[in-house]
Amino acid sequence: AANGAGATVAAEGGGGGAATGKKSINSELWQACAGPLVNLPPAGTHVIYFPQGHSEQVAASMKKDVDAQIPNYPNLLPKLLCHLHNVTLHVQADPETDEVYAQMILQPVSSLDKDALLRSDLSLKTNKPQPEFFCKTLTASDTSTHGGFSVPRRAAEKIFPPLDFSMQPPAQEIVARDLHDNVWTFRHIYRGQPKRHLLTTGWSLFVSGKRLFAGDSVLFIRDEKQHLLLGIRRANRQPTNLSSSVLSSDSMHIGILAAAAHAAANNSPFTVFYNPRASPSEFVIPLAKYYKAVYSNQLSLGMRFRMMFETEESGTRRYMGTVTGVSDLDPVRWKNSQWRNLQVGWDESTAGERRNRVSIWEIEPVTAPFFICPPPFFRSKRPRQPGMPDDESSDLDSMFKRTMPWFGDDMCIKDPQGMPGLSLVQWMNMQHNPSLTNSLHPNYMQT
Amino acid sequence: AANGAGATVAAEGGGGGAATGKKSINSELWQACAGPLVNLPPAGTHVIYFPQGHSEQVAASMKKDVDAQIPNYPNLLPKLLCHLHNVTLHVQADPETDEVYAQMILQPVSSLDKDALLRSDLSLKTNKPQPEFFCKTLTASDTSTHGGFSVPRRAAEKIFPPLDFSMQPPAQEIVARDLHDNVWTFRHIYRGQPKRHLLTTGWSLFVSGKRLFAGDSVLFIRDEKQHLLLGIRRANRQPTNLSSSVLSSDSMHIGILAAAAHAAANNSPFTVFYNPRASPSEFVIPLAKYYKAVYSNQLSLGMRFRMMFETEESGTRRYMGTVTGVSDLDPVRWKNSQWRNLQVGWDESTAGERRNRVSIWEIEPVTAPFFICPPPFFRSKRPRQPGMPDDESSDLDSMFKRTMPWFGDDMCIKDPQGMPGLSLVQWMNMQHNPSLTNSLHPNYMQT
DNA sequence: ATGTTGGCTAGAAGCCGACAA
DNA sequence: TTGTCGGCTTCTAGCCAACAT
Repeated sequence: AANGAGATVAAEGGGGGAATGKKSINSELWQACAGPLVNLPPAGTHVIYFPQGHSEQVAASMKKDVDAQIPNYPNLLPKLLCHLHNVTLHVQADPETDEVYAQMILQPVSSLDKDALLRSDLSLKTNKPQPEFFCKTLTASDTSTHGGFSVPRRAAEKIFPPLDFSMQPPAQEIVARDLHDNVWTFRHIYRGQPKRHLLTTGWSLFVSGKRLFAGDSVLFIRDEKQHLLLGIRRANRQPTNLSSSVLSSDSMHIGILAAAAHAAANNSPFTVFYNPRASPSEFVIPLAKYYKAVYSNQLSLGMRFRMMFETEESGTRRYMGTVTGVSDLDPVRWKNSQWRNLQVGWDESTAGERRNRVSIWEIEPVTAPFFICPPPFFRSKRPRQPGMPDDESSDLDSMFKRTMPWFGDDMCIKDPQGMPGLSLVQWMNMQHNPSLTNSLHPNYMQT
Repeated sequence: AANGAGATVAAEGGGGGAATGKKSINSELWQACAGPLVNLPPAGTHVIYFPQGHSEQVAASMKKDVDAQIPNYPNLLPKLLCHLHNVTLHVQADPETDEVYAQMILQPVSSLDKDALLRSDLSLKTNKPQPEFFCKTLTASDTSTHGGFSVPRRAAEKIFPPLDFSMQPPAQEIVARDLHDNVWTFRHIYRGQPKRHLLTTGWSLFVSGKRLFAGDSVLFIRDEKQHLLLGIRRANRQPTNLSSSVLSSDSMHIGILAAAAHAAANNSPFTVFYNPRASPSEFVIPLAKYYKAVYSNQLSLGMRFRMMFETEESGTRRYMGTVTGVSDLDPVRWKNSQWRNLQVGWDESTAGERRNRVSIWEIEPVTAPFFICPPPFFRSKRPRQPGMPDDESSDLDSMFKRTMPWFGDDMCIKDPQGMPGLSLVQWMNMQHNPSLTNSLHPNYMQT
């Protein structure tokens, strides 16, 4: 299989994140529908792929736990270092769901170059300008056939074109496109006592066309050309996912594992789908994000941390928690996986629905001792021979192992020859000195 | 893994075919929705499973051809002899499709006993009494909001309760259940000039609830308790199958192959779904049907045959054709598979949409030389040793190979010890002497 | 025998401000 | 500020026979 060097897909330095598919999905609208926490790694960068997390997504979308019937894939590591060839954004054609998802083409790689890390690191820093948008959860009145849609005042003033208040009552036509590029038109009127913004004519067509119910959300955004876009986010109803009639749940899980194992064995590309609203967690993690978390967060029982969650109105807020344990989620099948290996408790009593297991890259330590354990990124090592002392194990390595004994040697970098490691100095410079980062930037963008 | 001997699921001698699932799907209604050609093997019998055909079903339901990226599974034979543990009938919960499908639990077996064949053979003979039913393709008027449903005269008289013609106009309430056990009520009236049967009140709820369009079909059947059941059969629209957002097509195909390979290696059970309306062909074939076709049909180029097809109105008719070639559909990945290895031409010029490749068990030879090549069912053979002559190869075997050289030795019976073959006499008796068959019947039903 | 159409009517969809939280 | 409701209007859904094929 081809060794992926010189892929044609370049990293998008700071743009919308991912390339768009044939149908040219609007990436801002896709992102808005996916939610504020979703952050796709850009094409051209390196990522860590967790088959275990992928499996969990399938289990969640089928409302069925992973069964014991799945064979072990002893040659499939719990995490794969991959080059992310391509990312395309999609939306279900079925109006029943209108669910957003992303297709990623991953290729396992056995070696890393310095640029890969830098590129991945830079991709984390892109703080894309959030387009103007609002999101409202629909009420019973909004979805009933009795009337229209009550637009929150601030939302109407921020997003919709200004009304001509000389009219009595002030009204205009609103035109917006959805992810399928369908055009929806609404009558926007400002009336009533007290005055309020309403969408009337056209609204019910949208509600019935998208099959919206009270509790679902609708969102409007205004793109840079002042065009209006609208999307929907359904409430967490039961996973209506009916794919069960095509493939058995067992075959699906086997398919995921076998596809990854085959790709890893041949360094050949494979395709995964990521469903941001259905998946419990992201399972394709930017390389730099992973490394920073694993090598920088000093982990200990009782450690305090914060973690981001999505709010009702599509905002974000942080909850505080404490690490209560570190253990493999599945010690039999996925030994030494870091996938959700932290057991945690939450400060607030309303935390019932929050997960009690998270992965280390999902959390932010509260007292961030960022450089306590410097990252030995590329420990150049030869294949260990049993009984032979590893003459290249460094002080960093041993310190690392004392600190995080649960992190094994099973990282998926198989072929370190000719890959000079980043020095600690370089790493720290990269973190502290944006100018250096920037000066490195043009180098790899040109290659 | 357990060796499946003594499965608890008994063969249903002649009944509705398959056991029903938890939701207790009505098997007559399921069968009517599936179509007249679908004939599920009963649980407890033995079958031949074709992974290649299974793969084709997935490709058809995703409207995507099998890709070249799928790895070879050199240890997976193109056909697996399996014990069919269980068959359950299902229907998509999603009202968007209401598609029927069957779940089968298969367990590869490496040996056969005599009863297995007898049981499978008997299951072929069950000519279930077709319940009274009618099926109509909906017209534009039937599905418009402007009116009701025009019931064909013969259908109304055959299926619906008789009207009281003393009323002016004669009318009654029709109550029918669908596969989800939902109750639908319609006003049935006989009026107009000229008089005709119509379903009025309640009909539009059904059309919009099932999202029916002109071209889709609706069918009514009356079960033995005189209850009315109704089902739908959608026109062959584009496969709206949206499972693509869960698993990539590649992963699905790999999942099928890996699941089958794993099950075959361990003689462990695995689950497949069969979608009668979406699948191009059945890929789980009753053992006896397979054997009869393979060992009894003398195959030659230019051979004339007939084959059953479904008509517009859910009937069957036969088309005539000629065998124009015999070759592997996929010589690389599925060598010596008998899956659709016959290239055929059709007599009628309207045959454009009929498949140009079929499998031998799908056709009936026109001049049936039924016993030209008697079936050497269980050639007891030891594992061949290279260079050693096979001292047990029979005359039947060599004749068989001369007749059908394309049929290799790769049949999936691995472990023939202690399996005395059925003699030719036994086989012929079984075919010609129903009383013997019946006298054998109680024997294995008790075991 | 049955698909489509125009006419008619009953009832739902949908616009409005009142009112309340 | 915004969710729900009663009042009123508009329009579509839906029943009918005529007519066509």
